[in-house]
Amino acid sequence: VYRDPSGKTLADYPRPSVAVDTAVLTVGADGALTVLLIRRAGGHRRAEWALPGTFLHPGETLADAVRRSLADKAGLAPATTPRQLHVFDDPARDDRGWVLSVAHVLVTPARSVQPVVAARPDDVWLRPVTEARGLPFDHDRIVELAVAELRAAYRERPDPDGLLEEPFTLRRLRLLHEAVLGEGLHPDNFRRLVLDQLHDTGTTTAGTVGRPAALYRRRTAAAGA
Amino acid sequence: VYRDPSGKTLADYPRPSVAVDTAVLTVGADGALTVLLIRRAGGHRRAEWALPGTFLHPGETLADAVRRSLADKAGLAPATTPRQLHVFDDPARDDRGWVLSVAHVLVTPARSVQPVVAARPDDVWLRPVTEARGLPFDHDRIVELAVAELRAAYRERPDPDGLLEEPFTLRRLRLLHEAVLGEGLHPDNFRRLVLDQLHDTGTTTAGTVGRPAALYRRRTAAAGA
DNA sequence: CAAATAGTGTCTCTTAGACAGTATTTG
DNA sequence: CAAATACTGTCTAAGAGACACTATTTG
Repeated sequence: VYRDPSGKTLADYPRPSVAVDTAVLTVGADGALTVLLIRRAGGHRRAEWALPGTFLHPGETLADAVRRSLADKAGLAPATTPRQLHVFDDPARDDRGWVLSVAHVLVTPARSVQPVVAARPDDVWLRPVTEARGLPFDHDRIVELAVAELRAAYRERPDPDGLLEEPFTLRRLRLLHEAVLGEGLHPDNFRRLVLDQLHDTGTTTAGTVGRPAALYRRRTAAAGA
Repeated sequence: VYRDPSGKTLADYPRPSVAVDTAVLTVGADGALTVLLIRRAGGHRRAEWALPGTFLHPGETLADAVRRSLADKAGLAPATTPRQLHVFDDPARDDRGWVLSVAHVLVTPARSVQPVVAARPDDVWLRPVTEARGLPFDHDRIVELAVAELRAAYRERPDPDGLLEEPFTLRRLRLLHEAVLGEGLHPDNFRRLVLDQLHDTGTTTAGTVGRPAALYRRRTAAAGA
């Protein structure tokens, strides 16, 4: 049996509960950056809505716990991977006991969230991030961190989280980035900045008003002709 | 007593051990970016040296655990605050049991580390980060993350972690940044980039070869005249 | 004065940002 | 043709990077 310098074994150390809390972000058809909230189990408290979370189970990774919490609490089976944001470790942050929380962000297309909200309108709520305030625990802060993470990613690359269905026009891509960043972008400059990071399908839109637009896909790793 | 949707209380959940592991980074007088290693307690294993770490104690924050581990294992009492990097969560990553590790980076001046190494040369080792490979667990990866974090911070601001004793010349500041970034910087451009982020003391060096250099301090929050 | 270090002027190249134009569709 | 959308040319301002020069010290 392993013993540390003070002679203790692993079992001698009291252990915290470890939770995950996740800000699920998406961009609605109206161009608003929204976060998914769920009705809290203990509805007698003042704060009714919170980010989905759960306790980590044995043999499970944090990412698996995030996916399980979303499946259980919102019926959501996202295709994308959660990213870690921060560990909240104040020993007194949860009055139920000693609980560490690993905050995550998960970005997923509106089309994967909307059926879920339609199916459980009383338990699941999509709120614009600007209006999702006053959440319990550290959840306000988690939303802030999640939004900052998302914006940093979208400033780097075109639609890194695959929010847009392929193929897409530059116009749709730009409207998405405007929604994520919360600011307008010049169509001409935006085009030049992202064009060499996209794959031109050679096809165009048809039947719409205005000149047909070229259709693009995300750049896969060295996709040959 | 709180019960979750499946009727379980907090005590019904098995809990992982939570550890912290820390890459203590510093820049030596020779301009090498180094990481602090300690001799592992279980020296019968193949990997002899590792990053300092410990298990989180009840009522303690992660940052406190980091400081305690450095005090216990290296006699180090750093003035700076550790920053979180990543949670390593593979359930099988430690054969002693279920252990999560929260990786940290802590940046501290060489003058605070050198006496420690001199006092315990058999237990504490300062290694250039380029040579600190083959460490146990996820420690190689932690060093990588720590270096990336440090470099990102030093690309943003002049000496954000206070590695330099004040006041300092632009030359010393530039040599520090070159050591951290691992690349040469143009003296003239570097000067222009950082000058408005420094506070001019109005004093200069004396007694050195060459023209005396102005002495600067880090910019404190709105330090008036 | 030579060597060494500190600091300034300025040129070039790239990039972000802005504006004005041309191109191609629907109705 | 008007309206709408797609796309291009080009100007400007700011910044990164590079080079050459001037300034002030020691020995």
